[in-house]
Amino acid sequence: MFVSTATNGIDAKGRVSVPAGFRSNVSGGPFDGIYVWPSFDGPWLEGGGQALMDDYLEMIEAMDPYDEARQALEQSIFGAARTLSFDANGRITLPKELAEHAGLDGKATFVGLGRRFEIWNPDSHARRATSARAFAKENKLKLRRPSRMTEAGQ
Amino acid sequence: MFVSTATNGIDAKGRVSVPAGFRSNVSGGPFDGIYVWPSFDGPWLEGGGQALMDDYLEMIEAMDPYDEARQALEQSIFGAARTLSFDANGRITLPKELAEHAGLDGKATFVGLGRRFEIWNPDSHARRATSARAFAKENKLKLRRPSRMTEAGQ
DNA sequence: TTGTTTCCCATGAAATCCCATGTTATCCCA
DNA sequence: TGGGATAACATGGGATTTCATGGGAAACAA
Repeated sequence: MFVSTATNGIDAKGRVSVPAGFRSNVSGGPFDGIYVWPSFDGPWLEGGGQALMDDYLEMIEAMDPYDEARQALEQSIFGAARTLSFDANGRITLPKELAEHAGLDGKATFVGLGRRFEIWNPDSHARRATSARAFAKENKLKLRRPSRMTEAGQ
Repeated sequence: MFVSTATNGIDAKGRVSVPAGFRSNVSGGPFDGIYVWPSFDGPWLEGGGQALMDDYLEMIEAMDPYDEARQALEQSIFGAARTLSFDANGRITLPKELAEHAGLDGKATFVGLGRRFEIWNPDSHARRATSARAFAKENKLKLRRPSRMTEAGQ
């Protein structure tokens, strides 16, 4: 599970260390690295390991082949994703197009979100985290236990 | 189940013993330790084991992916949580940011709350415990067994 | 060549591991 | 039921490893 937030430096070669806790989360996949793509929701990056991509594939394949939404998701996730391998020290090299999408310059903030993670410009992330806390406090009651095992059960 | 309350010292390295009863409660997870994050409700910490995080993940994933409340909760729980592993003696090292959020200085009070627990500044906890007792007295009638599998079952 | 990418090694800081110790709780046997 | 033996727990400090980061050399592409 991806948890916690860490900010690491991006060096002149575009390299950035992936937090150790994230790396241990994706070990065992077909390659030693992560998948990263631009969020289609805003100026940050989305990422995950093989398990996340398998999940998305399963969800997408459950949709009708010519569903417009399916094609849009295929294009925006699989089409836009890059496989970024770790070097011997656990760093990835961020392609320019990804760094530009997220407005990354010198530093990158990794945010664990359970099954996936995001990569942010540190300043943008600080603003977002502040408003998220206030919003979480107001909306905490929306966290509800799934209704279980009744005849109405999902 | 996390029960009872204990206060332990925080040493110069930021280490604090997790009460033994709490430790035995989280054994068997993918790592030997606990998850801890700042409460977004006030100056204390929330914590639990893998089972609690799995529950939260399930609840959050039941929400609409683009619900703002979902994103705020993801950010404020998973983004803010840290995995704190036990050392050979059952201690964790509290990161500065967490100690600061809870106003911890020298001592920490662990409060078992069933599925999860909280970590408090001992003085703050004493004050809250007093008002919590009064509140519980007023609301004791709300404590009842869940109605199971009836048509009213929520 | 020139620029780019990948691999390898060095380094400082921080986190973790390991061992020692006092104190408290528990066990066991008379 | 007493009381000593034993184990569990909380705590302290030094040694070791991990982690993030920087730079150079080698492979590759244009």
